[in-house]
Amino acid sequence: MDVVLFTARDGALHVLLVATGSPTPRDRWTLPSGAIRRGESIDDTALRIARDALGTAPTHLDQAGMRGGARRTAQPVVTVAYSGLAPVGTPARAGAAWLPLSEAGALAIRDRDEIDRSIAAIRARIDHQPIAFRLLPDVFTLSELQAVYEILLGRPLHKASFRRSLHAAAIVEATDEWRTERRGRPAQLFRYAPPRRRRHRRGVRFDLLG
Amino acid sequence: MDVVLFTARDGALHVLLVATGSPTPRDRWTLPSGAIRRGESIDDTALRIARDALGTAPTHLDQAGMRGGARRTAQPVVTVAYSGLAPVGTPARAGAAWLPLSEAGALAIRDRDEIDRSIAAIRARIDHQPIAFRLLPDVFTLSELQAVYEILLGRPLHKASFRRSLHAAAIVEATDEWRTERRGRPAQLFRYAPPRRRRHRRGVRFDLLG
DNA sequence: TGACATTATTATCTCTCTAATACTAATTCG
DNA sequence: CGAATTAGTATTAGAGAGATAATAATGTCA
Repeated sequence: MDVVLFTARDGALHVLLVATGSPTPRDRWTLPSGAIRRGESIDDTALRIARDALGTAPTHLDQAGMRGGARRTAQPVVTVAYSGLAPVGTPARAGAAWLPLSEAGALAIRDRDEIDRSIAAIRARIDHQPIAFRLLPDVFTLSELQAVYEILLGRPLHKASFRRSLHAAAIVEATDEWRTERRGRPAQLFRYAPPRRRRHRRGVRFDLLG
Repeated sequence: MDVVLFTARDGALHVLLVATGSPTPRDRWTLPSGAIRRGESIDDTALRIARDALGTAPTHLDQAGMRGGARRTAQPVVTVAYSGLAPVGTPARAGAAWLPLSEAGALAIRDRDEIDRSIAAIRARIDHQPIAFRLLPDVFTLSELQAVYEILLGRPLHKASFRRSLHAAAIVEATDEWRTERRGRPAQLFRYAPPRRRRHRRGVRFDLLG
């Protein structure tokens, strides 16, 4: 089992890798992985591997896909991949490191494929699960939230439209705190408020096919 | 490995089951399943099981999830689930049968869970993959297409809006054939035309969260 | 201190998209 | 022929999205 953990840093997605001590450069850093132990569900296994590599529990963890079979000589083996998230600012445990996705070319092909598939799985779920909020601490500013969405989607978003639809869906609740960064007006802090009921009346989106 | 195959019939989704000959009623019909053979990828295995149960190849086949582990005494065993689609009117092979989802309560709990997860996986992909077209024959009327979408989504759709966005996305091409059912005006037949490029400019959908 | 840069937040307008309603078109049934 | 039935289109009012700009609150620096 492999676990692909993402976080957001410096305006880009990063993935967690662990050092192996292997002499070949391409295998020096790999995705956290491990085998299923007795008495453990596969969800348990993924959580254990993620905890070991991260030092703390991820804020999101989900199946991303599986590969396997096709070995002519030995018993077929399947590998399941989980993908997870850690909030902005989560440090990597000693022996692990956050690698920006732009530098994933230095990894083994197997790991790169796994990462690509995990990103695709996360992007596919971004509208249906609170992915972006799992990449943020408990309270956050709306600019931070928008930045995370822009990282995940890989495209800029319109600020006014972003906030309008955010408030229309009533998916964040304001706290009475403000945070001031280096410059500019302080931003109000918000908290994720899971929606009570969702409107379902909407047409079909054919433009996403293909 | 289990394979969950769906088709549309009589205005409802149906799932393919195979007879086992078991004396217990709850196990008399189960999902098609089998083991991974040597030299076979897991995609190959799923396709083989689907073919054996259906008599023909499904028009769609994809990973749906994985369960397993949690056995204290023996080696952990994992079960891989695939979900697939067959066009309207596809007959079941001898020894297999299409069961409407409303009657899935008669199945084993394990199979019911598998089916529920497969439906969720299909509904999650309906906007991103041409699921509905895989449930139809090569040519179809727009009313048939809309009926399939309504079955998949479980809610009625607005006819004019459905056709407007369909034509705006240029995702179907008209043939020069018409088909007349029992009553009413004949309907023009259409064919699925995979989209060339998709526009991506759109805001974020917060109303789907939860 | 005061002008200016920087960031946050809101307002207004326009354009597009959506859905409700109603309409026209073509066929079968009696 | 006329009613019923199914296919497809037109019109229109409302909601949503993006551009632009206005307002607000802070830090920076001369």
